[in-house]
Amino acid sequence: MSTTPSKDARQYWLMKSEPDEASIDHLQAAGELPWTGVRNYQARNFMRDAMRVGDGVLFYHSSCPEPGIAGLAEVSSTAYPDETQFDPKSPYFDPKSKREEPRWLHVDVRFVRKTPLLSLAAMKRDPVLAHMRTLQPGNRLSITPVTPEEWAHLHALLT
DNA sequence: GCCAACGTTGGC
DNA sequence: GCCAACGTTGGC
Repeated sequence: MSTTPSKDARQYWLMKSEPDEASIDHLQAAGELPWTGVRNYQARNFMRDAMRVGDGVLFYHSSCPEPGIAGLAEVSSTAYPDETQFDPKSPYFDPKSKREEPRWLHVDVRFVRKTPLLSLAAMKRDPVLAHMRTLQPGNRLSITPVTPEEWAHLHALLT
Protein backbone atom coordinates (compact mmCIF):
# COMPACT_ATOMS: atom_id res chain seq x y z
CA MET A 1 0.00 0.00 0.00
CA SER A 2 1.42 3.29 -1.07
CA THR A 3 1.06 6.22 1.25
CA THR A 4 1.71 8.78 -1.44
CA PRO A 5 -1.45 10.48 -2.63
CA SER A 6 -2.83 9.21 -5.90
CA LYS A 7 -2.25 11.61 -8.73
CA ASP A 8 -5.94 11.31 -9.42
CA ALA A 9 -6.82 12.55 -5.95
CA ARG A 10 -9.15 15.50 -5.90
CA GLN A 11 -7.42 18.72 -4.97
CA TYR A 12 -8.83 21.87 -3.47
CA TRP A 13 -8.39 25.55 -4.13
CA LEU A 14 -9.50 28.93 -2.89
CA MET A 15 -10.19 31.37 -5.70
CA LYS A 16 -10.76 35.06 -5.08
CA SER A 17 -13.08 37.20 -7.11
CA GLU A 18 -14.31 40.72 -6.66
CA PRO A 19 -18.08 40.39 -6.46
CA ASP A 20 -18.49 43.58 -8.51
CA GLU A 21 -16.83 41.73 -11.33
CA ALA A 22 -17.89 38.11 -10.79
CA SER A 23 -19.84 37.14 -7.70
CA ILE A 24 -21.20 33.76 -6.66
CA ASP A 25 -24.56 34.98 -7.97
CA HIS A 26 -23.04 35.60 -11.38
CA LEU A 27 -21.59 32.12 -11.33
CA GLN A 28 -24.91 30.63 -10.28
CA ALA A 29 -26.72 32.44 -13.08
CA ALA A 30 -24.14 31.43 -15.66
CA GLY A 31 -23.60 27.90 -14.38
CA GLU A 32 -20.01 28.10 -15.52
CA LEU A 33 -17.53 30.93 -16.03
CA PRO A 34 -14.11 31.25 -17.62
CA TRP A 35 -11.76 32.39 -14.85
CA THR A 36 -10.16 35.09 -17.00
CA GLY A 37 -7.99 37.96 -15.92
CA VAL A 38 -5.38 36.20 -13.81
CA ARG A 39 -2.16 38.15 -14.35
CA ASN A 40 0.08 36.59 -11.77
CA TYR A 41 2.50 33.86 -12.72
CA GLN A 42 2.10 31.78 -9.58
CA ALA A 43 -1.65 31.76 -9.87
CA ARG A 44 -1.38 30.95 -13.57
CA ASN A 45 0.96 28.07 -12.82
CA PHE A 46 -1.49 26.58 -10.35
CA MET A 47 -4.10 26.53 -13.10
CA ARG A 48 -1.71 25.29 -15.77
CA ASP A 49 0.28 22.72 -13.83
CA ALA A 50 -1.79 21.52 -10.93
CA MET A 51 -5.50 21.95 -11.45
CA ARG A 52 -7.59 19.08 -12.69
CA VAL A 53 -11.18 18.86 -13.79
CA GLY A 54 -13.30 18.13 -10.74
CA ASP A 55 -11.06 19.86 -8.20
CA GLY A 56 -12.99 21.59 -5.42
CA VAL A 57 -13.11 25.38 -5.28
CA LEU A 58 -13.92 27.71 -2.41
CA PHE A 59 -15.39 30.80 -4.06
CA TYR A 60 -14.11 33.82 -2.14
CA HIS A 61 -15.36 37.40 -2.40
CA SER A 62 -12.54 39.92 -2.06
CA SER A 63 -12.23 43.72 -2.02
CA CYS A 64 -15.78 44.17 -0.83
CA PRO A 65 -17.62 45.14 2.36
CA GLU A 66 -17.74 41.55 3.63
CA PRO A 67 -14.84 39.50 2.33
CA GLY A 68 -15.15 35.75 2.78
CA ILE A 69 -16.20 32.43 1.28
CA ALA A 70 -19.54 32.75 -0.47
CA GLY A 71 -19.96 29.42 -2.21
CA LEU A 72 -18.58 26.20 -3.61
CA ALA A 73 -17.57 25.49 -7.18
CA GLU A 74 -15.44 23.07 -9.12
CA VAL A 75 -12.84 23.19 -11.83
CA SER A 76 -14.54 22.26 -15.09
CA SER A 77 -11.78 22.53 -17.68
CA THR A 78 -8.04 22.28 -18.03
CA ALA A 79 -6.11 25.50 -18.66
CA TYR A 80 -6.38 27.25 -22.03
CA PRO A 81 -5.38 30.69 -23.36
CA ASP A 82 -7.14 33.71 -21.88
CA GLU A 83 -8.64 35.68 -24.77
CA THR A 84 -8.74 38.93 -22.80
CA GLN A 85 -4.95 39.24 -23.08
CA PHE A 86 -5.30 39.81 -26.84
CA ASP A 87 -8.13 42.34 -26.61
CA PRO A 88 -6.88 45.95 -26.61
CA LYS A 89 -10.20 47.06 -25.17
CA SER A 90 -9.98 44.72 -22.20
CA PRO A 91 -8.56 45.90 -18.88
CA TYR A 92 -6.62 42.63 -18.94
CA PHE A 93 -4.99 43.35 -22.30
CA ASP A 94 -1.32 42.39 -22.33
CA PRO A 95 0.50 43.96 -25.30
CA LYS A 96 3.49 41.72 -24.72
CA SER A 97 1.61 38.49 -25.12
CA LYS A 98 1.60 36.88 -28.57
CA ARG A 99 -1.00 34.50 -29.93
CA GLU A 100 1.70 32.02 -30.89
CA GLU A 101 2.89 32.11 -27.31
CA PRO A 102 0.13 33.14 -24.92
CA ARG A 103 1.29 34.24 -21.53
CA TRP A 104 -1.95 33.92 -19.67
CA LEU A 105 -4.18 30.92 -19.26
CA HIS A 106 -7.28 30.15 -17.32
CA VAL A 107 -9.60 27.31 -16.40
CA ASP A 108 -13.39 27.23 -16.37
CA VAL A 109 -15.20 27.03 -13.05
CA ARG A 110 -18.62 25.47 -12.56
CA PHE A 111 -21.15 26.49 -9.93
CA VAL A 112 -21.85 23.95 -7.18
CA ARG A 113 -23.78 25.86 -4.52
CA LYS A 114 -23.99 29.03 -2.53
CA THR A 115 -23.10 28.88 1.15
CA PRO A 116 -23.76 31.14 4.09
CA LEU A 117 -20.94 33.70 3.99
CA LEU A 118 -17.95 32.55 6.02
CA SER A 119 -16.27 35.84 6.71
CA LEU A 120 -12.56 36.45 6.60
CA ALA A 121 -12.79 37.49 10.25
CA ALA A 122 -14.34 34.12 11.17
CA MET A 123 -11.71 32.27 9.17
CA LYS A 124 -8.96 34.13 11.00
CA ARG A 125 -10.53 33.19 14.33
CA ASP A 126 -10.60 29.48 13.50
CA PRO A 127 -7.55 27.63 14.86
CA VAL A 128 -7.97 24.80 12.34
CA LEU A 129 -7.38 27.33 9.56
CA ALA A 130 -4.38 29.02 11.16
CA HIS A 131 -2.02 27.73 8.48
CA MET A 132 -4.29 28.25 5.51
CA ARG A 133 -2.24 29.66 2.68
CA THR A 134 -4.61 32.48 1.89
CA LEU A 135 -4.56 33.65 5.50
CA GLN A 136 -0.80 33.93 5.78
CA PRO A 137 0.42 37.48 6.33
CA GLY A 138 1.31 39.23 3.11
CA ASN A 139 -0.42 36.72 0.88
CA ARG A 140 -1.84 38.33 -2.22
CA LEU A 141 -2.34 35.33 -4.46
CA SER A 142 -5.81 35.14 -5.93
CA ILE A 143 -5.57 31.36 -6.22
CA THR A 144 -4.20 29.29 -3.36
CA PRO A 145 -4.17 25.56 -2.59
CA VAL A 146 -6.34 24.26 0.24
CA THR A 147 -5.35 21.10 2.12
CA PRO A 148 -7.77 18.16 2.38
CA GLU A 149 -7.99 18.82 6.12
CA GLU A 150 -8.88 22.48 5.61
CA TRP A 151 -11.39 21.52 2.93
CA ALA A 152 -13.08 18.93 5.16
CA HIS A 153 -13.31 21.42 8.00
CA LEU A 154 -14.64 24.22 5.82
CA HIS A 155 -17.05 21.92 4.02
CA ALA A 156 -18.55 20.99 7.39
CA LEU A 157 -18.87 24.68 8.31
CA LEU A 158 -20.39 25.69 5.00
CA THR A 159 -23.67 23.87 5.30
C1' DG B 1 -8.88 56.61 0.72
C1' DC B 2 -4.90 54.69 3.16
C1' DC B 3 -1.15 51.89 3.22
C1' DA B 4 1.62 47.57 3.88
C1' DA B 5 3.22 43.93 1.35
C1' DC B 6 4.33 41.96 -2.60
C1' DG B 7 5.26 41.39 -7.84
C1' DT B 8 7.10 43.26 -12.11
C1' DT B 9 9.91 46.13 -14.91
C1' DG B 10 13.89 47.92 -16.76
C1' DG B 11 18.33 50.45 -16.36
C1' DC B 12 22.78 49.46 -15.28
C1' DG C 1 21.93 39.67 -11.60
C1' DC C 2 20.95 43.67 -8.68
C1' DC C 3 17.76 46.77 -7.09
C1' DA C 4 14.99 51.10 -7.23
C1' DA C 5 10.81 52.62 -8.93
C1' DC C 6 6.47 51.68 -9.86
C1' DG C 7 2.01 49.12 -9.98
C1' DT C 8 -1.32 46.05 -7.77
C1' DT C 9 -3.74 43.67 -4.12
C1' DG C 10 -6.89 43.77 -0.68
C1' DG C 11 -8.09 44.51 4.17
C1' DC C 12 -9.40 48.12 6.94
